[in-house]
Parts: sequence; structure tokens; C-alpha cells
Amino acid sequence: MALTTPRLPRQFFVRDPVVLARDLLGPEGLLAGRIVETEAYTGEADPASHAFRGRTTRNAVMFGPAGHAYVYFTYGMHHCLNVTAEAPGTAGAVLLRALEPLAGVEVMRARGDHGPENRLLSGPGKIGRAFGLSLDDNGRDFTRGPLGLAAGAPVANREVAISRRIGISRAVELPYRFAVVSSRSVSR
DNA sequence: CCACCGATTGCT
DNA sequence: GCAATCGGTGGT
Repeated sequence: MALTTPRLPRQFFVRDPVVLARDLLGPEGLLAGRIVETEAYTGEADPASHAFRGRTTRNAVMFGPAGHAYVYFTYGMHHCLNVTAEAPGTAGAVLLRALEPLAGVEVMRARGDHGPENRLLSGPGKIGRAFGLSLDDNGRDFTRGPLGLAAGAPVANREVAISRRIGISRAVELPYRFAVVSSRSVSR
């Protein structure tokens, strides 16, 4: 699979379908998944965003150029992945919430999830575990491996459900969650 | 320095 | 419904 330049900026990957891939450059090989659920987070106008109170050590990548990985560590155990989506100086990112596995299923299972295949990547924390993400991945350029984005198969607008974001306590009314309705890999 | 807490998950 | 688990953040 060829890893290509992400289309920028400020896209929501469920609508402009994209595949996330990680090339481990070793015996483990390629891990990949089709993006089926995302959420948008912006900056000072979005109280639910990590960037709401301005630039800090943790969220600095959100203020950088588009097409980079913003990885954050939460609940003492989960690494979640965003794709930055704004020009430098403006905070904005797309949280990847669920993927359908496309490659590397056995490696993902070996990292501890023994559920059904279509549930291996059905949540932001599960993506982090299955892909082996860590804070070392924070700031990575998706156009310069090992993390990459590639064009996926088209999805009709009627197949995309728009709803409220999950797991937040502020700005809950904003319709910034995007999910492929027919996918069995969307989070719960 | 310290107390609080979270863009989650899985088990009861 | 709730515990696990810990680094970032903000207030003292």
C-alpha cells in the first residue's frame, strides 16, 4: 500500500475517506484500517478541545501545521490519535475514533485485544493499543512515515451520520462527530 | 509543591 | 455503575 499526502486542511476523514496505516518497517509489517468514525476539535471557540485554554506542552502540536499526529495520553493508560487540520497558529485536529481493520490483524490481536476482528479498532483507545502508539508518535508528519494516510473508497453522504461528540462534558451540543452508518466497527 | 482530572475501556 | 492508572495542568 502506498502512503500518500493527506488532503488538507480541515477535512473530516469519514467524508473524504482515508485509510490510516503504520509501517513497522520490520517483521511485523504493515498495520492499516479504514477510518469509519471521527470527531473534530478546534481551538479557542471549542470548550471541549485540549486547545481551548491556549497552547501548552501537551497540545502544542494542535497549533502546528496540518497533517501531523497529535497523540495524547489519557486515563493513565490510553494513547489517542488525531490528525492536525489547520494552518500553523490555529488549533484544530480530527480525532480518529474507529477504524475497520485492513491489514495486520494478527499483530493487533497480539497486543491484547482478543475480541472479534471488526471490534479491534472500535474506539480511540483501542486504536492506540492496536497500532502500538506512544508519545513518541506525537508530532509525526503523516507524509514522512511510519504513520501514513492513503486514499480510501468513496462513501456517499447518506452513509455518514453526524452527531454529538462522545465522552465530553462541555460543548456537548456541537455536531462534530462523523460515522459511517453501515460500519460494524463504530464505537459504542 | 500538590491536588485534581480526563477526547476511555472493560468488568460488575 | 464504577475502578484502573498517571502525566499534564493550574493553583498555592
